[in-house]
Amino acid sequence: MPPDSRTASPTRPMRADARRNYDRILAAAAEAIAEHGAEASLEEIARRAGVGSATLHRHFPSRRRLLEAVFRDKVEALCATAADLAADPDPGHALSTWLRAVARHAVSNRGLATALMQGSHDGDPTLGGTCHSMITSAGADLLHHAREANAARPDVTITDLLKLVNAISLAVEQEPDGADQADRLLTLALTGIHSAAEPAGR
Amino acid sequence: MPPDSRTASPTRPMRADARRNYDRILAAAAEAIAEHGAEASLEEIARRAGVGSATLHRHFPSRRRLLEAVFRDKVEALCATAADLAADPDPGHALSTWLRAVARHAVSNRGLATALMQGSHDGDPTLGGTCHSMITSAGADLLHHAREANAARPDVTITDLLKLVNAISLAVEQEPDGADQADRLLTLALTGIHSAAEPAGR
DNA sequence: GTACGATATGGAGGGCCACCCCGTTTTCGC
DNA sequence: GCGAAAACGGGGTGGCCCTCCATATCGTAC
Repeated sequence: MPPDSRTASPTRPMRADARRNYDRILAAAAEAIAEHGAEASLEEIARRAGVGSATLHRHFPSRRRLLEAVFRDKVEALCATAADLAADPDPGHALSTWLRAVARHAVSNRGLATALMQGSHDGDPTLGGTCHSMITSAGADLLHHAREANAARPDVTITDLLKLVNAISLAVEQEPDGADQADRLLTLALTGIHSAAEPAGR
Repeated sequence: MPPDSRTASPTRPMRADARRNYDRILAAAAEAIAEHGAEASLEEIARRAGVGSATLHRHFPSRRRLLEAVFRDKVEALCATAADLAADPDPGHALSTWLRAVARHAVSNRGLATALMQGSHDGDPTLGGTCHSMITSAGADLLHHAREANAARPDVTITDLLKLVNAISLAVEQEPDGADQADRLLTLALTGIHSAAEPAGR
């Protein structure tokens, strides 16, 4: 969330020092999360950023908000990819390509899967532009097209699919060959146990 | 791990007080984990058991060991189920039935999925009878039969399948309708996105 | 350029936790 | 019973998350 120009309310722009600290914290958080995952110590992030822990908590009242901010641009990129793929003549292929892209991002950015998973079901109902909701609506479109083309069974929801992708990503996040494993598991999940060797995705 | 009669080494039997405390801790842990999941506070477990926290740490040097002990019997039950199903005339059906059973247990016993996931890849290489290895070898047999009957693609491993099941279970563990969701997601994963409505599992 | 109100800061402290040290208590073989 | 060996647990250390509030900094109006 770009700290100035908030949703609708005409908040006055941030003071220069606040802005500076905000950015420093974000950078430090990105580093720390890359190293230690979504559970990285908030105190250490504050330490790295050279600010007091209170400052961190003022800018990001919950770990969730921090994750959201850290991964906002990655999520936007994924949404853009979805928009591109929406024009693909093979909607089934587009959908599975996109899900694969989500998985790839999630395993190479520790913490992303966690950020994508966290719906707004826990307090704090004032979140409209969460990673979760952004990615969900981006994917809903692709699924919609796939369904029309009979490339996805009608009872499956985008929430199901993303839950699957994120669950897989989380599970392999700390394995050394995470990317490979995620890809193989996702393939498995998309095409089923039985099909022999066919790339059934297209 | 039944605290006396350890693997091969002729450890002398536990002292009565140690045994008593061991059992109390196990009972308290089962309660606490059921309430708060795999991350339940060890101090609170000790408190509930009426022992000092040092005693807990002496009996269970890591959270992992505690989880293993708490869920040992559930895991054994799942292994027994696998053994029964190995005789099923339809090995593909047997495999998917078993995986479903694993998922069902995992969602109704908070923390089980976590216990099943933890391989021995983190230090402590002295673990032969972990939940992870027990369940893996139980499932390997089922998968083997399924493969021979051409009911599973040859490139999928039991590790893949269990990772999938546990990832799903973990992901839905805190949702209110976890059992339903796990089942729907597992079905999805086993049969693939595309198949229309057929119960492709058999 | 200065003064002043609004805004932002961070050190200190509280509550919780995992884990360990070591003096004390309990058990068990004799 | 007795004494050595085994087990115990209070309390300490250090980490974590989060909040309070006295202080420092910023932006602006003059």
